[in-house]
Amino acid sequence: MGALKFVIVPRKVSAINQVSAINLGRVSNDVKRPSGRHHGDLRRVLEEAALELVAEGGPKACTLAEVSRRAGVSVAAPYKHFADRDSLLAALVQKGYAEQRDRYVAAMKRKVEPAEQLAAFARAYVEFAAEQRPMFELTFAAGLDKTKYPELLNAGAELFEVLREPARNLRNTEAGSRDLVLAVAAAAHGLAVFVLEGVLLNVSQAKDLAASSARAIV
Amino acid sequence: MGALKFVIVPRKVSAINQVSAINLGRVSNDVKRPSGRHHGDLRRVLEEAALELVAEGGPKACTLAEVSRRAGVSVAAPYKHFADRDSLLAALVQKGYAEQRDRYVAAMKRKVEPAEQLAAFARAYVEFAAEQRPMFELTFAAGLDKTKYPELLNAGAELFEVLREPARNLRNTEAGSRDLVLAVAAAAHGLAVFVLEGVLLNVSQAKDLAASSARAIV
DNA sequence: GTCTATAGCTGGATAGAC
DNA sequence: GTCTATCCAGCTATAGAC
Repeated sequence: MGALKFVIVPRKVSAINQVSAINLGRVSNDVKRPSGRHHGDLRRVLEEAALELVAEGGPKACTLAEVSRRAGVSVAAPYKHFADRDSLLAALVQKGYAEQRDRYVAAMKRKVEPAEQLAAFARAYVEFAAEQRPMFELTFAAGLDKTKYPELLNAGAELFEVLREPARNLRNTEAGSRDLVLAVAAAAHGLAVFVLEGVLLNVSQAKDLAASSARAIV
Repeated sequence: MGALKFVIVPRKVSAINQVSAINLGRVSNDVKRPSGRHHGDLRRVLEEAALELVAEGGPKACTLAEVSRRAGVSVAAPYKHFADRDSLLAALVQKGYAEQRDRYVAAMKRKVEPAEQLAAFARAYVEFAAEQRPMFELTFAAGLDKTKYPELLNAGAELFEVLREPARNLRNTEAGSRDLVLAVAAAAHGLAVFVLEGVLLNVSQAKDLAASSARAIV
């Protein structure tokens, strides 16, 4: 009829936390610490290894076991830093959101006209996908259940809000500005996907297209 | 720490299936062939089961083992019909492409002006994603290496060509019409993704947005 | 904080009988 | 064409030592 199975349902979510804001600044000194020394930095090392794996074989190739191997630690070690595999991915995605936000804010700051700000965002979006491919894949194609990680939903919403300001200057109604943001972001997203899928081979061309689509939609 | 939860894990097979008779042309006579009878229709039954699984848990939940269980056959049976798991998925994706083509051609046929044809396509694209979600997910988020399945590349290119005609009527150059197709398709794709991700909740609204984006880009 | 060791499971794929 | 039986590989997660 059936079998009884015991399942641990993690209750505390907090383990995911703390991803805060350290994007670049790789510690590129060699990772090879053959055995058990705690470098204290393992969390970051794990994140980097995970990103590498995504880069090489997509999200599904990013297993905790392989991440551990790459990091040169045992398969048990990651569990001191992440509740489980998905939590590791979620942490990465959150970092990705933070970096995206920074990029978009910076890109828009260089323009004054709202329409040009949105065009700059569209450019930056495609650029992010191209330059940070694994991050992008992780964010949109890792099959991660984002509803389980409220921080991610928040980060996504925050991203949306960044675009809301220029949009409000271009539309009278709330619904109008919301639709504008959605349409521009969707166009940029679609082109980004095309670039990653190989449909569009030339990145700068894709960026141009994104910008002109954004202007057209405005 | 966590909570213990008891879960009934159905071990025996067949109780699960029963779900057939879904799409078109179903053989709705009872699927209950408890043992070894070759209905000859297994290939289709497997495809349907696979699609169901994608619908329930995304591409990664679609394993050959589970597909076999659903279909009420042994895990070895599928190998007479598909070389391996990816081949099954690829077959589904190809069916999906064919259906998409039909839909887009039909949608565009109802319009005469090229711009309206592209808008109709954009609508139909979002509609397809919403109505045939598992197909759409399979096509764009199954992590399938399409370069291993030339039929898929062809089918994708064919889809592209369908849009090329109206685009040529709107742009003078080859590059121009190609970019137009890409931009319109990208906008539609982005909105479709937003719908599936839950960012955009209202499908008909998404379709409207897709159509107006398409018109704007034109 | 990290290791070793291991339990437990699931899936892919094959061989050989019918 | 399908089954049974089986093998193997790989991953997740935990326990307990240091």
